[in-house]
Amino acid sequence: MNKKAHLQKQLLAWFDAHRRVMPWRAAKGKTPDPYHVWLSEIMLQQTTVAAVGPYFLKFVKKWPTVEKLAAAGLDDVLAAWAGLGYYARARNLHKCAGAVVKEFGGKFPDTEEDLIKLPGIGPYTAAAISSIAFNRPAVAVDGNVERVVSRFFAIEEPLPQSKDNIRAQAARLAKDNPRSSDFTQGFMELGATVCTPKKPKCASCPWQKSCAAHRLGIAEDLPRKARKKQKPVRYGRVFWIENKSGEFLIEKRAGKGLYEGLYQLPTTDWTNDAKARRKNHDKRLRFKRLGADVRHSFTHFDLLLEIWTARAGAAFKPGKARFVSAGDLENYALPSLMRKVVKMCLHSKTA
DNA sequence: TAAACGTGGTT
DNA sequence: TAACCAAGTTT
Repeated sequence: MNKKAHLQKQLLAWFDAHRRVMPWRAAKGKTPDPYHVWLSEIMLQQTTVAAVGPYFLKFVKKWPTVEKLAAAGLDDVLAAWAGLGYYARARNLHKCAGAVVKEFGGKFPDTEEDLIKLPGIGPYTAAAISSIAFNRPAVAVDGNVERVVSRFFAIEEPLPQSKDNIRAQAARLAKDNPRSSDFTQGFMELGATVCTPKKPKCASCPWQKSCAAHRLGIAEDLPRKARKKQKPVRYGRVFWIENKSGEFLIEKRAGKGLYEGLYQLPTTDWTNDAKARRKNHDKRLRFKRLGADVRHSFTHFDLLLEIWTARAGAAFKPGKARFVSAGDLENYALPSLMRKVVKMCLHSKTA
């Protein structure tokens, strides 16, 4: 047996023995449901397995098939997604479900070429679905595989410059393998559980003897990456406006991009100048500043919001906004930042 | 090519 | 605590 076939055999044997149970993963020897594979792959983009678990279960219970999901309203999909982050994924998920029903009769295509044309499916996800759900020979290169390959070949060139090389090497390792689905999952699982970013468990690795970085003693130093730039801070105010029934005001967020299509408590713009936008939501209301501010960290900036509260009398006209109770929130796509504000305001009342 | 795009856990 | 990280995609 040649070297590559031997490595494949080692990884597959390791995966057979150590594969984790996940809600979207078919039992050993069973055929996976492409709808489950697709849904989980979208949710898992830049998101941990632990965070995805409950969301995946909620989605398949609410929408057991791609047809049901396509027939749902976008607001309901966003509400169910709330808290998972990267909400473009949810908007594209809904769009993609519609396309699969309309263009493919509700059956997911099985080739990378067809999959990558669908909304929210890029090079990684197209390969992952083709391989995992259909056992086709596609090579899915995610962060785990990048790390494993960087170490296995001791690639010193930093990411993302080394990406093309990593892709080519990963493809070489995966070539001519009848168990594409298991190999793809095993490749990633190895990175997730053994070849970890810090303190890799090289003693437990099926590829230890062939790993160049391990031989050189530099496994933990790879892959090399440029340092992240420091994030700017943005400032603003968020408003808790409560009526006599203890309900509070929420509104649909305007504009594109961040939190597009989601709900929020009324807020000023968020700017780089702490002194700008020192303006309250409604001149007719008397606002008091809450004792604590909200801090929230995004990928590309940190946010610091003052919380200002007011009581709305019977004459107050909410306009497009609406009063809701805390118990209603599961029906609204309120992001974690805003849920944090709600929690702080409710807590301050009982304190 | 680089920036936008969330969140929660770990070190 | 600040930095880093997690099954990336879109513009």
